[in-house]
Amino acid sequence: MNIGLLLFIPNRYVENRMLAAVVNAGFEVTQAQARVLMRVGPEGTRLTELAEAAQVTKQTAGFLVDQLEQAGYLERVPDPTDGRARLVRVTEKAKFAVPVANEEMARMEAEWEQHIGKRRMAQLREALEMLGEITDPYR
Amino acid sequence: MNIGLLLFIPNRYVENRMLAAVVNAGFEVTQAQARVLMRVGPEGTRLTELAEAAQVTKQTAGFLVDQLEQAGYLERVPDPTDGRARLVRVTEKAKFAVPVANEEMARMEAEWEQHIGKRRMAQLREALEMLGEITDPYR
DNA sequence: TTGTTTTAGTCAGATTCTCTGATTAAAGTA
DNA sequence: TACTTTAATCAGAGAATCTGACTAAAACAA
Repeated sequence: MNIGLLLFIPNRYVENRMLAAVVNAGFEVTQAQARVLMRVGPEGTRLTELAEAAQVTKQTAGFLVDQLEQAGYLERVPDPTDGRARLVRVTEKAKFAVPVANEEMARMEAEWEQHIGKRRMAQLREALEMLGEITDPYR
Repeated sequence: MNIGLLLFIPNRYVENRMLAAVVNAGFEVTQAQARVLMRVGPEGTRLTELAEAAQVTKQTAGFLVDQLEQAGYLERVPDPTDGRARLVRVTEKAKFAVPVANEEMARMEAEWEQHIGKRRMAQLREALEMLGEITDPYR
């Protein structure tokens, strides 16, 4: 089985479960919105950065941020260091979603560790982190 | 860094490079089409199976197969074992795309092995295969 | 300083992808 | 045979994404 597919399966699984957890906690977001939302940093992030991190065009990122802003999960504030830019920030309302997502992720990791063992889990993480060095276009 | 993101990054990288390789070889397919196309087995595959493997609804799979059929990359033939079903098969035209994709994947694997080492690569594969047991909804 | 180029973001419009719900026909089952 | 499930499609809608053109601020070069 090719490694692309091997990566795809658990990745899809994680996305599904994290989204389900967040939605279940009462946050009405879609998968695409969630992908943007989870990349907003604690101090706010520029739209362009969000677009790059989520691998979509600025227009798409803007479209999703618009929706999240309307839903009250994000807000745009001027970037004090650059008159052209604006910082996208998570609102109080959405802050509660972050721990929900993190807890679900932690739960999955625990389940995985249970299944494959602590050692393999550490190896997996190490290998993936190193792969990130050559496969992450934005670092 | 959470393991979801760690899985996401190389997965996206693989998808991008495989698609680029195939497109570069003259096959005009989109990412979504490619995801379906790569899951068609050598003896043909039912639409329902394709949908499950690619994690989309039957309608979506059908829509993409329609396009691939129109482009001459896939064909539908009756399933001799089930009057309701039809087998989706890769045409001669598209058969040439398969090795292109496989070679690119092999190239990536070699690059990765180069970067993280043979041992870690084997560990990565082992861990992912085991994770598939609990994260693949269709097995 | 002025003119040029780059960067951040938006607007407009179109295309692509994906879904829900309903339907048809064949297969399996009681 | 009658009922239920399964494979696939039709119809329609919604979500996500793109390309191209544009504005304004910043960075840079002469």
